Amino acid sequence: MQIKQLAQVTKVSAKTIRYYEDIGLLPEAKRGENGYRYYQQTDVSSLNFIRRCKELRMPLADIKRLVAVQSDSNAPCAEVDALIAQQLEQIRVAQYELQQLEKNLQGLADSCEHNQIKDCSILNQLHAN
Amino acid sequence: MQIKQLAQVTKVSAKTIRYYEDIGLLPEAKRGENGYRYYQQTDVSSLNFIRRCKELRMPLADIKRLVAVQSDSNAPCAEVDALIAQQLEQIRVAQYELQQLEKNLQGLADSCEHNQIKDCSILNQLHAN
DNA sequence: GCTTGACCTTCCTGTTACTGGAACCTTTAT
DNA sequence: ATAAAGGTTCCAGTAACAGGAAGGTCAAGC
Repeated sequence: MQIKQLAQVTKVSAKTIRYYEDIGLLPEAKRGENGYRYYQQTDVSSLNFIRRCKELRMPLADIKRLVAVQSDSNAPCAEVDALIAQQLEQIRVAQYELQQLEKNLQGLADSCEHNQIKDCSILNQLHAN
Repeated sequence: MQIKQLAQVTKVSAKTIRYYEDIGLLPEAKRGENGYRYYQQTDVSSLNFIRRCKELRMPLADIKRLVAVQSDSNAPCAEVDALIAQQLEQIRVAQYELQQLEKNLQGLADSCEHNQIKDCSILNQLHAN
């Protein structure tokens, strides 16, 4: 199949597919005589794997590691494990930060009495020392 | 005061201060004959305001709006209000996403039995259809 | 008077994960 | 023959800076 069809099947844009090839996340595609890229079923699988990792908010660099790691099927899966754990930790930190943030923003929003700028309680608090 | 001192007082790097000036978030600083930027107390206040907005994860473009809005002290504070509400909404959406994400990642992490790559349950799930 | 070190300046590059667009080639249908 | 719809490469832009090069300035010490 050509790149557009792969894009439709995997719901990853053709631009992005080329980009993944550029950065070495996908192997170089086979080319026809016209220079067009041609893909097979394995490419669909690769892209689905990448898409699933992305849903977990993994950076492409980490996904690249996950792909690389799979070349040696007898290696221990410690690195996979570590990447997931690291990701989980980051998510938890982010969650905590967002909680605090929500409180602060809610406080500001609640204080608003829809005045004019010069009396705006939100701006006053943002200017406070 | 010179830029380094402003940086120390506000805990915003000199690089970042110049950048804010570049993009028009800070007004152009007064220059000495040597070309150096010189700052006053009002600049400290401006940067503190910006820093506080940033702690609320506001994009610089929004902060720029907040700064601009304050030039007319008799205007209603509706836009301020709206920006905060919008920010709050985004934070809540992000929180929800992170919750789902945490569940997924935790599920993956729990399933790991520290095998070899070929039996890795994490990878298996990421490859699943 | 000269040097050294700590400032300052501007400008360029790189970061992340793409997207948009230009300029140009190929294939297919009318 | 031509037009539409695909393909290709390459360049620029996004957000919010950080790092570094190349060079000017200023105060202190010898």
